[in-house]
Amino acid sequence: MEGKRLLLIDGHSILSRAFYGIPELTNSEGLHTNAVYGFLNILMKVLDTEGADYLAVAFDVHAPTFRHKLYEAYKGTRKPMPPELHEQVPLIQDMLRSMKVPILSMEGFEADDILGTAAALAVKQGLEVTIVSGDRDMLQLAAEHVKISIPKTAKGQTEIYSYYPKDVKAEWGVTPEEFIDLKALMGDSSDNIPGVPGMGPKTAQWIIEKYHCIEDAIEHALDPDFKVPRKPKAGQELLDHKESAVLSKTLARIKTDVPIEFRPEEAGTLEMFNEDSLAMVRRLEFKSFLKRFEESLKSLPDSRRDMELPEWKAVSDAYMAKIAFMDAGRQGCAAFSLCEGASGEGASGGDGPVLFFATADGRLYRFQGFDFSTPLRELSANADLFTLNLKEQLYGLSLEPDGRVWDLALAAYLINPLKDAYGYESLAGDFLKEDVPTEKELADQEKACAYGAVTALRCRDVVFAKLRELGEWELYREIEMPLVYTLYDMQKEGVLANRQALLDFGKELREGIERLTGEIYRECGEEFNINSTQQLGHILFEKMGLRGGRKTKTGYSTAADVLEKLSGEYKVVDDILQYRTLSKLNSTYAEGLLSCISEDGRIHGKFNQMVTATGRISSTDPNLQNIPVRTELGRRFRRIFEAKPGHVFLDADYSQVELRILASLSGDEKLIDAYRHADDIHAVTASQVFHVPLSEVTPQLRRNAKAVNFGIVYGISAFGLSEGLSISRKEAKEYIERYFETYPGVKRFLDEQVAFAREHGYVTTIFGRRRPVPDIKSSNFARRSFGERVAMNSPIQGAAADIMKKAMNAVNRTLRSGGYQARIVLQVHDELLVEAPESEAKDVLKLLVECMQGAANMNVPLLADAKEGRNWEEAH
DNA sequence: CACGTCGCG
DNA sequence: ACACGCGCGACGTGA
Repeated sequence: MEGKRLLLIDGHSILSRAFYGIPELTNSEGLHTNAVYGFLNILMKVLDTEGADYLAVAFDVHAPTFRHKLYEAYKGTRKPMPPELHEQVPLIQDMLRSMKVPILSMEGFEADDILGTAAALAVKQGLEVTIVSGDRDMLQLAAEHVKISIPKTAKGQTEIYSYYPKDVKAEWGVTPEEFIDLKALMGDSSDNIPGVPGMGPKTAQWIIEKYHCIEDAIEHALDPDFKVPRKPKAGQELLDHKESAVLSKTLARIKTDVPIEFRPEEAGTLEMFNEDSLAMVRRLEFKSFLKRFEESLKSLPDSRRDMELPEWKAVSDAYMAKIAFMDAGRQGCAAFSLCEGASGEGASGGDGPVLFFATADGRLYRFQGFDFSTPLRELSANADLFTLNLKEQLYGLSLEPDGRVWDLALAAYLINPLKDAYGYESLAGDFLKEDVPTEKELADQEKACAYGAVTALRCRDVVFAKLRELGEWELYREIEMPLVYTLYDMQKEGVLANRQALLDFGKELREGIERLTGEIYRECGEEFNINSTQQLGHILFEKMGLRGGRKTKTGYSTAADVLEKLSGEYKVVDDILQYRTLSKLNSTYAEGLLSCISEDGRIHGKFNQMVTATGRISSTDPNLQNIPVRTELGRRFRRIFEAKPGHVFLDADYSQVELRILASLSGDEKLIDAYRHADDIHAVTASQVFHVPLSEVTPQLRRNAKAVNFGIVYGISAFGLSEGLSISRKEAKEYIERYFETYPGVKRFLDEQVAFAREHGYVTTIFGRRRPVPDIKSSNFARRSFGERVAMNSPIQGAAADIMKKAMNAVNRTLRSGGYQARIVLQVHDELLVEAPESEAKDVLKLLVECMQGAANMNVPLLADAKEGRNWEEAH
């Protein structure tokens, strides 16, 4: 301990200083946090500037009043602590407790005395002490091994002034011991120290500098040379109040013998950064500390433990398993994990599917060889069942949306949608701060699965607490959890694809590709790989000398927009563009889709719920959300998707949801009005923005207005719009300005989103979905601009996703509970494709539109159009 | 595995 | 003077 440094903090004093030094600050719970923030700021600053091995904070037990010593104006008065400050006392104490910093306080003793005592104890053990206080009275404690640090905040910058005895002498002309006498003479009504009337700082200082203590001063009060400048009666006054003066000295002396227990060795600073304190910083929303806490936490060598995987008990008959299920029922919760591929062949030694089941009392079971699905479903009516990636497990377990089953990976996605994985490794690390071997390291599906069950069980509370804290509980329970079953139903249902038509189309495309390949080789005078942008760029721009600037890291850009500028001038360019089109269609769609058709003739793509930053669903294996539609040729792929015999497709899509959401959220009256009356919003926008009558809006004007509308939703920039419309930046800027003049509410709304993101680091949708926007604070212009566009776009795109998800749940629920055979087969962001028996078509079409339009209540009508057809193209 | 390109909303 | 439209996934190339 010898030579190490102990930091002692005067809790209330620093908290009040911080309160008055930092402007009002609240978190999203509405708690005032400025004093806590300032306190931490000062603490961190002191730790940074001098470092400390040990740390403790002293508080008065009762702090009913606040001593306004900080400002002369309040001097000597006692005012009740403002409620905004009062509510922060428990907050900072919680924060300190979470940081494992001892809080020293004792009934009947003031924080001053506790600090004095702790300092004395520490010095005796050979420690160096720093006392941080906003109170000058502390200066009497300055000593060889005791430094007094007083922070002063000016213009937002906190400067710390430090005093050893010599510094006290330099500033006050007295020793720390004499500082007591000084105070005794002056008195301090806020501390109930009477002092001597008429003694101000100057007089008191003069007396103490000359006589060093009150007792000697009294003795010499009548001496001829007791002549305080301009205070002829000072000596007499002192004599008249000598009892008071002596009493004051007793009162002014800070005690160093309070019976507190303080063991500096238990006040180490190493544990300050931990899971709890990080959670506190998150809750208080101290963005600037977040990084520091996170990084310090990460860098701590022993802050992460390895997760212990309990021995599991293998159970192979339903009767034995019943005990585990009953235990779980009594305990009210359990977690499960179905071994991947267990329902298929080959996995788990071929003895049927395996389920790991973890109970709240720490037991882990391995079920195999009997029907565990049924008892699990029964249990889900009476107990909360936790798991990760429920959708994948539904293939082997018959769970229903009305059961109490919770997917914690899905919850983790809502908590932070920017992560790239939500497996047990990620959850154990993020929420339990525990290390687990990765699935790869294990090379053992069963063990990985066991970790999944254990992780789900152990992190349930912290994940749910976080979800509630972030205000995403409703979103999770009402929309996302039910959607798991909806998406599972869609995946299982799949969509019928015409294999033969796909083969034929592919052949046709390949013939075109061959023809174009020959043409291109001939035009270029050599054979090369047209698919290679490098080779293509070399040939076009170097060998043939076409105009074209450098654009990419690896060489010339050969992107379509670059080539299109040369189109018409060079036949080879048009051939290349055509080649690209056919080649894309062939490899991605003709061949790509073909390889995805299952035995049943249907494509069972995946709809992923935990991928996008905004809340949209994504589609993979194959991606069914990017099937061509914009060109005639591409559209032929939509004919590949057919309704099965006796059925039809019903296709419904929202009409400009995002723009309608923008109108509703922004509350812009003119835009809302436009939607209430108009059917062609782009034309109306053109008319209003460009000040021409609706009847005179040209297709060109409408096109421009449409681009501006899109731009607004994406987070407008003059550059982006000018690119999109091939107009100058200046013109684009004018368009935007006119748009904002026309719809000022829209501008206000977008500005608000950016401001919110800047303050809080995230944005939300109306349904509470969160999108962190870390880039908004970047010092890099491009990143920051990106962050700003994200802040504008995400609440809109995210709300559209929320609404569609609600609609999907409603459609799926209605179809099933209504006994319909119709099923949702595809979702393409604002579009739903339903396959229905011909007999149900009429009803389902109606129900589809009703569910979609009724998914949200907005200030503008939510419109969905629906059509019927035998294939996707026809229905769309 | 990163990049460029291009399909969709 | 500079950066740039928002959100995805699949494919082919080339290191």
